[in-house]
Amino acid sequence: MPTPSHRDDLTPLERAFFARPPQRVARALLGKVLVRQDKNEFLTGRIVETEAYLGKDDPASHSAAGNTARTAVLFGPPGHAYVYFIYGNYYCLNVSCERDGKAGGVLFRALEPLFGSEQMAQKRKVALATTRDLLKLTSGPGRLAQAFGITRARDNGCDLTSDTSGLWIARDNFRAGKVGISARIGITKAVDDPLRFFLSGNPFVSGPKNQPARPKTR
DNA sequence: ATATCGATTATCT
DNA sequence: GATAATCGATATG
Repeated sequence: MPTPSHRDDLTPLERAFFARPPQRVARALLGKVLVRQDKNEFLTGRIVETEAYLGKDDPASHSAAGNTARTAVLFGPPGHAYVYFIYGNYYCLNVSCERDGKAGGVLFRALEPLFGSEQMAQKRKVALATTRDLLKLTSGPGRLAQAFGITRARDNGCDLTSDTSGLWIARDNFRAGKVGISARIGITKAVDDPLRFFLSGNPFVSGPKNQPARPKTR
């Protein structure tokens, strides 16, 4: 298995990074790196789009339904993976925020592939004929989970601050540029809250274009 | 026990 | 731009 030379730079973020309100974590995660490593694969991607889901008071959040078997990770300690299954087809990856007992999370909406795009394409079952095809790998929450082999059975509850978990979040020398903010995508409650964050102009951000601050005028 | 619906995506027109 | 696909969690009876 090939291993990139920058492997040693991908030290996991500390847990304190996630022990904050989701809005702040979502913003701070832009430009960080998601890493998947196990015996047979090494994949990395730059985080370019996130959404914050607040605690029980956020009607769009899964934690609004309370602490259930499904949402327990959101109420647990920060820095852990909350993976849920959606629309009968896809998984989505979140990281828990706040301190133990208070719900909150950040949804990973899009990555820019850094290493392992061939393996991502295999998992996604798409051909990499042109550079445009790279956009199909990790632009969208369901897509990036598929590209990284993320499932609920495998990854829900795993510690994203430990490189022994096989999935973690790291910092490198990259500096985020201009950050765009908009309403969250695909929800039907609290639709106007500006809780989506993305690197302005980055082509891997999901959506038709980069969503405007106001999704629709009326 | 059954019905509804979703933090999506691919594939049409 | 619109819609089908697909199934687990949740709500309702």
